[in-house]
Amino acid sequence: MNLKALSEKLGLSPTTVSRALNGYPEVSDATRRRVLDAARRYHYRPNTRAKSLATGRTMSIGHVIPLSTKHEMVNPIFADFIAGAGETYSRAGYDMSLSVVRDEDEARVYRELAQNRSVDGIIVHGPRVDDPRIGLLQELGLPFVVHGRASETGAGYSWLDVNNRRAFARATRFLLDLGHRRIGLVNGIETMSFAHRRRLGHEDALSAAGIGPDPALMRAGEMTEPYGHAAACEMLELDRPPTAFLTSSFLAAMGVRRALEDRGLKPGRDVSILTHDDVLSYLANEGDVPLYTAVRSSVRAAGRRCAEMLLDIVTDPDHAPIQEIWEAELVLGQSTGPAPA
Amino acid sequence: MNLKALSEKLGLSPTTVSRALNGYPEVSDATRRRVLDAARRYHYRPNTRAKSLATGRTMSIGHVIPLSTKHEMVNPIFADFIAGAGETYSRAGYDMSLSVVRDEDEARVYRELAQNRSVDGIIVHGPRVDDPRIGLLQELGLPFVVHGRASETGAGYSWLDVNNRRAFARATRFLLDLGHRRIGLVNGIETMSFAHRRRLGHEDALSAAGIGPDPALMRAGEMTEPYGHAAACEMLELDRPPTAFLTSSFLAAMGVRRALEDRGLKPGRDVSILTHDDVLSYLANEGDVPLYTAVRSSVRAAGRRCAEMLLDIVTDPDHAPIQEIWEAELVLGQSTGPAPA
DNA sequence: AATCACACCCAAAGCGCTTTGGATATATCG
DNA sequence: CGATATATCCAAAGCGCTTTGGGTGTGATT
Repeated sequence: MNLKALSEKLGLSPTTVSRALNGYPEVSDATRRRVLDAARRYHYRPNTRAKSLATGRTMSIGHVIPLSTKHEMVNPIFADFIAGAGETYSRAGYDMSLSVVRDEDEARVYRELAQNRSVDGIIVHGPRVDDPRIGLLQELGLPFVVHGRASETGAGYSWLDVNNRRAFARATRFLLDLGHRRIGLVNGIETMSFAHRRRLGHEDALSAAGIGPDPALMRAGEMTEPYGHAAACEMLELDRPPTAFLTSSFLAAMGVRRALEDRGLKPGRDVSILTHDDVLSYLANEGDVPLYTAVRSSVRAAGRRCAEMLLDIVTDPDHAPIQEIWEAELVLGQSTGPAPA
Repeated sequence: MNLKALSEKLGLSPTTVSRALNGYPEVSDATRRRVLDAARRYHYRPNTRAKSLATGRTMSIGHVIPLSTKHEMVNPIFADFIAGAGETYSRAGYDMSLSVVRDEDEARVYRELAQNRSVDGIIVHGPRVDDPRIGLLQELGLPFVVHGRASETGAGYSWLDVNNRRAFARATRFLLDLGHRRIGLVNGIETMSFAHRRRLGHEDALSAAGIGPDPALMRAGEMTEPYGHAAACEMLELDRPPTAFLTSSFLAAMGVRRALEDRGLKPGRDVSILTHDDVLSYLANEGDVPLYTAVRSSVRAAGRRCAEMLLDIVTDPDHAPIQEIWEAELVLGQSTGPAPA
């Protein structure tokens, strides 16, 4: 059942039927009702490809996922982000198109998407420090929103970021206030913008307290449970081990916890753990008193909002760049306590 | 730069250029080379929408993700599956189209996809016992592959499943052999086909050993860490607590471990844990001796394979249904040991 | 020299939709 | 009543590609 068939059934021209369906004013209310009725009765669905060929708009948003050997983008954080963005898209009638591409193909794919407008806009995931993708996309004129930020100022393009620097400064400050002086930082890969900022925040708070950064107490790596475990194990072997850990992800925090328990140390009493919590749906940190003290910001909510921002920009091409920075909340859980004497 | 422009530059008709690019034989080698050359030089990329409108093929595969309030499909397992499937798609030049849809819209979305062929085929995620989607898709004539199985026989459609029943029977048998008689089952939601089968496998092994199933030792729920923790806590409060746990996911196993550690119990010595392991990239169960004893099957590999199967079916419409069942391997880790006397 | 078979190329239709630029009928107005 | 709006509809072109159904020129065959 296509437009032509439907219009024949109605004894109208395709033009009129198209206008009736798309809410143009040049059609009487009576006919419009008749058309809408028939469309429903015959289960008419416009062919999206034909529609987008004619209009130039595709009603679909691209997410390009680098398939790196070095770095795993398809991670749990990504999944929750997608879920959030997907909600927004489906409400607005948009589709989501995922391309998993090897690093070396990434630029090519962007150019391709831009050249024949396969998508109306794209979301940039996992920005690195001074990420080249931003410049490329600006040059290509393809609307985009970055989840995170690539540069310090983040001027000239749209992004939504958590105030990672402030969050980690606050977290560190909180641990310092509890008397901790040796804090192990278990960070993400620091070429990633978010991890870089977290590192800076951590050092901000340390230096404000007159403490110099200690490389022995800092790790950067893929944020997995085994990584958290390994990092904590190493640091706990030091002559003067940390009395607290600050981790960049929930999974890493779980690894740290395991390292403590290996040694019969109790989190929150013997050693404190403070983690960033992305509020992943299947890693809830809830309960009367949450398990972990955490700086918290929902990545799913971020997905929803990024998608909204992008749709705004896509529907209004001269929309000014939208930039949003979210403050993480610091929630108290069971995993922190005063530094042991 | 489109076909027409390119053909003008070459002084050829669009027909010939199209044929040259798509490898038809009706064009001389010399012209073909000339065309391919020019295409590269001018960065010509055929417009996918126009192409698919003309051919009827879209070069894209749909993944429909139910956005349920009850059940969270966008979970870590899903992310890894997507990563695997995405690899296959990108190699074959296909795109992946994700639709996050509310439960009540699911059938509508399938009908829509089928009616105007927005995708060449789809992957069905998270089949439930006697899942109505199978029948619907068969009726719609849209090629599809199920990750899992909906019915016992699984006849008449394509699927790739882990032998969940056998895996859990083996796992249970293994625990029984170690002397465990009270085994806590921490399963997924049992309306899901995979969880249902795992339950059956568990009971197979129990009854083979002359042990009746004990409802007090069985839980079914969303496979999260807190769920694993809560389930284990409850069971450990029983008068005769289990000496071993069999869990359906790595995250749940981590919750169980935490419950043990809360009580000062050591996994593998005081209480055993055996889990299903999907070999998620960020939850590696590796090392000289893995942390957990597990029945293991990579969901990422499954994603790759499902995508391959679907592409086979899509490219050859009269392809017979492909059905594959994978045996999980049972790997020994540190989390199991003989039942305490 | 006429015939045939190829190899090579092209014009034009068609995929399903939107949109431009009228056409026609009805209502409004001086 | 004729002129002018206004409301309602339509024919046809166009989006960028593929594909059908020829057409033309060359060399081989008779």
